[in-house]
Amino acid sequence: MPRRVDPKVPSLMADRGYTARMGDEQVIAPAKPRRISQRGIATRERILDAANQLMLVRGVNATTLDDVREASQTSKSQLYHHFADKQELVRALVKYRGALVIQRERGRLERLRSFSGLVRWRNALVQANALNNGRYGCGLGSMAVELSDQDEQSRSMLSETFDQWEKLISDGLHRMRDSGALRPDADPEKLATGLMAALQGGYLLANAAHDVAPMEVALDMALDHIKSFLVEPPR
Amino acid sequence: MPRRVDPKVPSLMADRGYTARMGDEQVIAPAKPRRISQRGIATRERILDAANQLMLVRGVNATTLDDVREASQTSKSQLYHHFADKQELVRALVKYRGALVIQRERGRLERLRSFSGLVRWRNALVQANALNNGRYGCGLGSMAVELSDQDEQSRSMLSETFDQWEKLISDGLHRMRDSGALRPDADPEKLATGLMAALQGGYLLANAAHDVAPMEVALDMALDHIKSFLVEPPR
DNA sequence: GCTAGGCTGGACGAAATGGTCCAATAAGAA
DNA sequence: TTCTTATTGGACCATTTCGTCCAGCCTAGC
Repeated sequence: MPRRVDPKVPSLMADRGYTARMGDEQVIAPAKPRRISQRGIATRERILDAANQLMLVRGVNATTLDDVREASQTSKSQLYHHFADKQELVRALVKYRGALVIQRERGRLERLRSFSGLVRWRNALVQANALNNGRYGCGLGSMAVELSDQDEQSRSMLSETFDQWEKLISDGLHRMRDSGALRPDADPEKLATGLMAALQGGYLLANAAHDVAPMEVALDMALDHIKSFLVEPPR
Repeated sequence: MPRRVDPKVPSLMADRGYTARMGDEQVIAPAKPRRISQRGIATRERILDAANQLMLVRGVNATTLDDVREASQTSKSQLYHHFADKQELVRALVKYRGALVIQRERGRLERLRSFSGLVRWRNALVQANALNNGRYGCGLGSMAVELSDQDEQSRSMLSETFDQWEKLISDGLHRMRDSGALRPDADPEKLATGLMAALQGGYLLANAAHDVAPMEVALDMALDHIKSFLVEPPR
């Protein structure tokens, strides 16, 4: 029963999971050119999307494949047709979320050139989190906590994603420094890491408190810290 | 077979888990005065201790009762004699870890009166985390991420524990402000929240990177921020 | 020492969960 | 159209995992 196959376009589905296994032999020779259909892609996306939502609120380990199957309106065979096992589904989700976040953050940060831009960025994050009263936290952060000591491959992907995210920030700070807005002794990389830590810690505390407030305080601290490197401190 | 019952003293075992169930009737009238033996207390502690270690590295949901049973050298009946079910064990662990952390942090923070004291505090945390190359993160933070959207009771206990922890910090900052070390416009509560967020975010990033560095950067940012409120900025 | 009741070993049960299989259908290429 | 292969439904299986039970052993208090 081909349920509502709405063929989403390019999307983030390009990746078909031909990832090389851990200790691999055929890293060079790729898998055979498996044919692929629009319907298959749509199904895969439905599965990933369901897993994404469920695992955000329940956590990865507390979400069962049956939960995912039901929420995505698919069958067991589809799950296992598109993903080797649960671990591979989780890894695909790590990649998926990473791509979503980086895409979103690129849009917000690629033109960052001023402190006020940073404030707008902060406001967007706070506002989004406020809608949930602080619940759920960061999709990447929560996976990092749950998976870092459980699956090395997921951990390293997450770590790289955090690096990319921080780079989007530090690139902006570099632009600010180059334009003379930031003092020459400002260290964009460290500032970006500090800001990311404040963000993640803010998410965590906000989630525990079910209240955005701690996240605001944390981000404001980090922004104040950056502000202290501005050439002309905006009173 | 009474295995090595080493009767630890006062410890944190006083609590015997008479917690009232969720929608409770007998909140007022406590449970009947159950007798209790040293051996029982020791067993309970062994179980909690094993759960503590296992769940720190594997996470709560990825740790099974059989794992705990085996690691604690107990039997099924003992687990269920001392804890109603897994959820109660987890809640007891939340309380247990909370008490451990607060106890430890009280020792470190109750005499905090200067910025250099804060630096020593930072160094102790960094050093401990460096021993694991950033792995595992904070026992409270990881539980907060995993449990906040899964068990309301655990979430609120964790939130309260974070508050206590922050209060230990803010009390120290208050002392610094009262003694004139900190400027009058410094807000100890907000500074403490920011510091806690930096710490938790630092743990998280360090765990993902398997490297303490991000935690150091994050804590240094928070300390710099506090430093900016010192009356006599130490160069 | 005696006894009530805490405490323990470990077999057992039932449901949840990850995973397999195969027959049947849809889709793309020739 | 026809043939090959991707895709799907869903029954089925094995294991894991939480939880129960009970007979018998200790311990505290009298």
